[in-house]
Amino acid sequence: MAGIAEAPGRDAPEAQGRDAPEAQGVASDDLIELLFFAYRDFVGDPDRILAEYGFGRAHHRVLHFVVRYPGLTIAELLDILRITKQSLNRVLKDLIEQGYVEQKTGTSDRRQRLLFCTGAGADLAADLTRVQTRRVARALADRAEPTGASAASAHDFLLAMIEPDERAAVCRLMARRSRGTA
Amino acid sequence: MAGIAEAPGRDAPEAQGRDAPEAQGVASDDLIELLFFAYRDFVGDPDRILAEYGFGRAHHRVLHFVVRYPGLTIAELLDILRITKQSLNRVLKDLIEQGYVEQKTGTSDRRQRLLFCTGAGADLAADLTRVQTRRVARALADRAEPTGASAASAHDFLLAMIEPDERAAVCRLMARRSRGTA
DNA sequence: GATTTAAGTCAGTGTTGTTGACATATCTCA
DNA sequence: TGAGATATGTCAACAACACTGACTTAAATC
Repeated sequence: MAGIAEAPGRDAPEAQGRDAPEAQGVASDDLIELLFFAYRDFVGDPDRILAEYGFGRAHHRVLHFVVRYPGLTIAELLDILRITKQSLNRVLKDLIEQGYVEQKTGTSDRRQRLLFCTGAGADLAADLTRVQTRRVARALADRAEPTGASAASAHDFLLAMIEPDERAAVCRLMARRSRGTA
Repeated sequence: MAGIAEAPGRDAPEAQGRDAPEAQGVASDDLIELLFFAYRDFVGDPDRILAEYGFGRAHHRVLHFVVRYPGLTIAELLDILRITKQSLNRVLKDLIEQGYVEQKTGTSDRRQRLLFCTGAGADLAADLTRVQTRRVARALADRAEPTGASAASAHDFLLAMIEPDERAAVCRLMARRSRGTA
């Protein structure tokens, strides 16, 4: 039973004969739905912590990217989050005023405001990351394959789900973490 | 290069020596972020179609589940979406008034309102599903493994990401599609 | 010095979520 | 049959988070 009770479809492919859009065991249809449920629970974890601070998901997203990519500019953050300047400013102002994020004037270009987390910001971000990491790690461990293979597989799938034109930008961003802050 | 330009981490595991929280090639950290990007683009597709109808994501979610699980009750839908009755009623009212969804009084329990899509609702839902299915199918095809294996792998990962207590309910729901409407 | 760019700000609006209270119809069970 | 539980619908008020469009300031570029 694939490790999980009542796993549908793949364990009983003959049962979907009615109007199955695909001849495979797992239809893309089902993945759409599972992605909804997975994301629903995935964002649910940090929500509880955020509520204690009077913050919402928008604050979380900003904090997440600032702590992971110190020195991020406003323009970069806008491009990542795909929201308007107005929406970003609203939550960013909260985070700055309450001492979780700080801005420094850019050195090479003094028009830029480089974003950094304070100690408190890093602590909060770590709390939030912890619960999400726990869920992901457990999901990987719950599988039959070795955890490394599961992770690689999930990585490739999620990356491939990103708009092709955007993948390079995402990879470039994520590559920053292996190198310096530049 | 794993089929995708500039894939980070796994192809250069030695580069993450700094403060790597895990010794593996792909960190749970990165999956958190990829899930954000993947979901961002995943919901972006239908948004463009929905805008033409004056609908939003909330309408999409309702339509999706009603077309997939005809005869769904209000209580079931509330449990799936995890929103309040008020939030659901607002969008459901739009969909009913504009002829995309209809209600029928339950037969065994006349208090229940069973939800069904009209022809127009099914057509719209099909349009929305099409763009999302395309993205998922492409993501699966972009991988090195056979598509069936990729799909099974993605299925297991997403299912495992769901809150353990909820998995049985999700599986029970999804199993309806293989059987009758009951 | 003119133009462009990065960022900040204002006013107004829309969607989607929340709470809490209350009404109605129907079912269940004693 | 009557009491209570359940399924749904509805009201008013509110909050989070997104949008648009216009405008300002400071700094870079040419």
